Amino acid sequence: MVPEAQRIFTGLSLYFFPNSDANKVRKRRIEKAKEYGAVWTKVWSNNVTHVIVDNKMTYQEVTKFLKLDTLPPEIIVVNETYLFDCISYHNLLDPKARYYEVPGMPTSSTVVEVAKLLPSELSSLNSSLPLKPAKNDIQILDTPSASVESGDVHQGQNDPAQDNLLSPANGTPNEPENISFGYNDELSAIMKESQSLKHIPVDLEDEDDTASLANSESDSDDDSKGNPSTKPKKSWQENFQCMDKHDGANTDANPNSETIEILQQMSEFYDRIRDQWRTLAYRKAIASLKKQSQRVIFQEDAVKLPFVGHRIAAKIEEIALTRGLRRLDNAKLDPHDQVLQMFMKIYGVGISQASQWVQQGYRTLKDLEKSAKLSTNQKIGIAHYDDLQLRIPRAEVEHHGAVVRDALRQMDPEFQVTVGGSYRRGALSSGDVDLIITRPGADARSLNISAIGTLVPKLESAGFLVAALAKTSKDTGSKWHGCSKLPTSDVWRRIDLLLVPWDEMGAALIYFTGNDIFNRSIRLLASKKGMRLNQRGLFKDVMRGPGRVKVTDGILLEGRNEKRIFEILGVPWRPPEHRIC
DNA sequence: ATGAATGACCG
DNA sequence: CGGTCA
DNA sequence: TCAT
Repeated sequence: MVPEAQRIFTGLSLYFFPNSDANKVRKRRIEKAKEYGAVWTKVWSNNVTHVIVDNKMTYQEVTKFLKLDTLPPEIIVVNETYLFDCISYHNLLDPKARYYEVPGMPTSSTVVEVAKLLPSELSSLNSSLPLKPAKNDIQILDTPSASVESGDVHQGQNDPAQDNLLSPANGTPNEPENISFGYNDELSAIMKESQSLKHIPVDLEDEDDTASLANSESDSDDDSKGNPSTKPKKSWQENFQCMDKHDGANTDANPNSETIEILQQMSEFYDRIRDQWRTLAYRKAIASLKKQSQRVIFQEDAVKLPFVGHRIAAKIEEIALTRGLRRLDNAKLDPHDQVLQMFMKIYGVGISQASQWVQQGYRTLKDLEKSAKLSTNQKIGIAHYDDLQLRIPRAEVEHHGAVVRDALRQMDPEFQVTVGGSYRRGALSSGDVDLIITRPGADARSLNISAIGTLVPKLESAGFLVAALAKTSKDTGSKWHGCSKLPTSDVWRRIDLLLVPWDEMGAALIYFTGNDIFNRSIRLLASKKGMRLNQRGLFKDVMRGPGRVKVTDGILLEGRNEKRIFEILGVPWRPPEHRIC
């Protein structure tokens, strides 16, 4: 219970609709309201002062249920957002504000400016966390109540009382054994060997939880293969079938998408100011949050998620509670940060260079072109700045791959070209085209000769490759970065040619398929097991001398076969589409 | 208090 | 080698 | 910023 002085709901009698605490989220909401002094009225009566309507419900459903034509005018009807906002502003807000309107409500909507109620403490959010403006505000204004809350439909889902969001549906919370879900004994045994693995891999581990949760219910929106069988010994792919293929496409489906979006921006912000670890921390927290099927609002819930500590948990709560008012932030945004962001999107420009330019007074791309000292690549990056920001539709990625494949096959039909990167993870669009090139039996040198020596010049004269940004110098070098364009289009695309010796194909596929968080996780797992995974293979017995200097490369365990690498690591195979964190 | 992935390219 | 990128 |  909060201190008496803060009990802003004292004297209120709340009637919820639906008026039960069977739903977990609503239950939480009710508890919270009580903490702030409200009384929960379980039976409809004259005493009711407020009706709190679930976001998915309409006014008509309320009246129909209560068998009334309209509710008495003195009774305040608001949606569920109202309570949160009141709590966050330590004030009873104007219930007529449009954010709190219940669909179908007869009254004329009066837009009330809630701005003046913003307590000073909240403005600290703005200064400490520069966020991108506009974009979000629009979304939020449009859909004040759009958060997809799993209502009673999912009731069965997280039944085990009010305990934490992560506890497996079947087990005791905090049970260390959560690793053994649904995997065969061999794998379980390997996983168990090291308790410390419990927290490591963002995905390897948490998804086990998620998977088993989803497994014990039929969790709705899956599109593909098979139906949910609860048989634990079924192939482990079943465990993942409920996973989204998020990749920028359907983030709106997530009940926490608004929060995630903001956290994402914070992560990007820290990235910009070169705080690599905070950036990473945020990304891991986001990955965690993405896996929640329920809206996470309060700190105490958020902190239970892996990789969400008290600082981020507090921010999650703040974001969840104050959304819809963020339009007030618009004005303030460090203009330097804007420029920085623009410069950093130039190919060949990182935070360091961008900061220097800003420092030196450059403010536009034209400024740079006119008087800054630019590397060759930066010139290309600026000249084709707009093109290179564009996402590449999946079909076009495919097309670029096909051009290269055809050219190679003309040289030798044995060549294999795999489109990697986000494309391989199933993304509908990509930032660049990653092509993994190999040939049975080929080593680095022979690939280099044919690709760099023959293929590239050939494609250049064909007008397909239009710029070389980075090519490997050594004759065993394995990559070529540049730009390409289809004959049918004038848009330049970033393309990477990755030359992979036949024996390293498996490791390379993992590496070039990502995503990066997934790669980190799996590599970390490897190192915890005394192995080392890089783009060339999985090794054991890596010796390191003083100062972390590598003495031995270690003994190659596997490089050629992607699945084997997973196997040796004791990680259940997951197809590329499921390597998104 | 401390570590947090790794390798390659560029200049 | 440090900075940057993937 | 998180986890150890």
